[in-house]
Amino acid sequence: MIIKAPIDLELTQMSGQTSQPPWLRQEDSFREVVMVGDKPVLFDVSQSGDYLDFDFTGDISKKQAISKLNHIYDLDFDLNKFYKYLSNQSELAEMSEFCRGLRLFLAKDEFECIISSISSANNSIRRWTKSMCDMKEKWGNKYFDNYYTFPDKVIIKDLFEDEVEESLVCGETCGNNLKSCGVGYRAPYMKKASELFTVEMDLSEIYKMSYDEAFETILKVPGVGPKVADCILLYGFNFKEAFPSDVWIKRIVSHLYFDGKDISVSKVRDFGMEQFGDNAGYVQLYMFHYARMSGLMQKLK
DNA sequence: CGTCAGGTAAAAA
DNA sequence: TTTTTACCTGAC
Repeated sequence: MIIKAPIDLELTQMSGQTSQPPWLRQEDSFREVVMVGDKPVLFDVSQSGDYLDFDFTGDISKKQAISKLNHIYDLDFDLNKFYKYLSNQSELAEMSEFCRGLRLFLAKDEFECIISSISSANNSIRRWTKSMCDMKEKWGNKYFDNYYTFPDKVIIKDLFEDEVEESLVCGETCGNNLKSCGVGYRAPYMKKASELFTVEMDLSEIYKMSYDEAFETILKVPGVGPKVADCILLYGFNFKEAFPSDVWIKRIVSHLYFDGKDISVSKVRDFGMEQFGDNAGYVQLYMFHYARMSGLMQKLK
């Protein structure tokens, strides 16, 4: 089945958005198990021309499948309108050329996005994605032969933190601890965050909040600072007014708008949200990949 | 072996 | 409120 919305699937999958690790690459498609309601569904998505082509296996209707993919790949977002917006500003005009078809890769599971985002802090894309895959294989549910969901919060909150704790209780170690997934000092953050969502914070409430309210709320989660909070709200909850600002976005914004002058990350965030409004999330996404692909990033290093 | 990576938390200025 | 500092880990 084809969904007629332009997208570059490869680029979107591999763009390092912290909603989730990339789906499993097949010969010319990407596969993943996704929970739709309480039903596990295996999606196989590929690219057909400019459009998204997909199949699915699972006990849901075609309409439900389309709706889920529409959400995950943000297919209702009007890219051409966004490109017009970019082309009207000299600082941004070139960007669509370098990442045409790049879309938001939204969370299939908000909780997974939160843990992924915590894991991404002060980390490389390769390493945090591997950590998430390890966690899925160790503690997630297995479906369709070899596909794993992300483990539930009630499982993560009670995991051993490291080998020492594991051997203390078990008398031996068999990799049944968080640090064995390479998450380092983020392990206690993940446990505390899972505990928080289990006992007091209801994630579905976030959707009902204003951006500022949601930001202040999610900022209370252990291991979540301003950058990670913005990632969670953008990639996990589809708040497109978020402008996640890290050291790279700072360098790019500083280069494009402040004549190379060093601006604090927090001021870059304020600037981005003010300047780009509802397009802030997409502008951030395009800025980062434009810098990556145009060679600007090498230059700014 | 030292440095660095798409920051955060805690301490200090 | 705005700056420092330590920090798991794996790649270079």
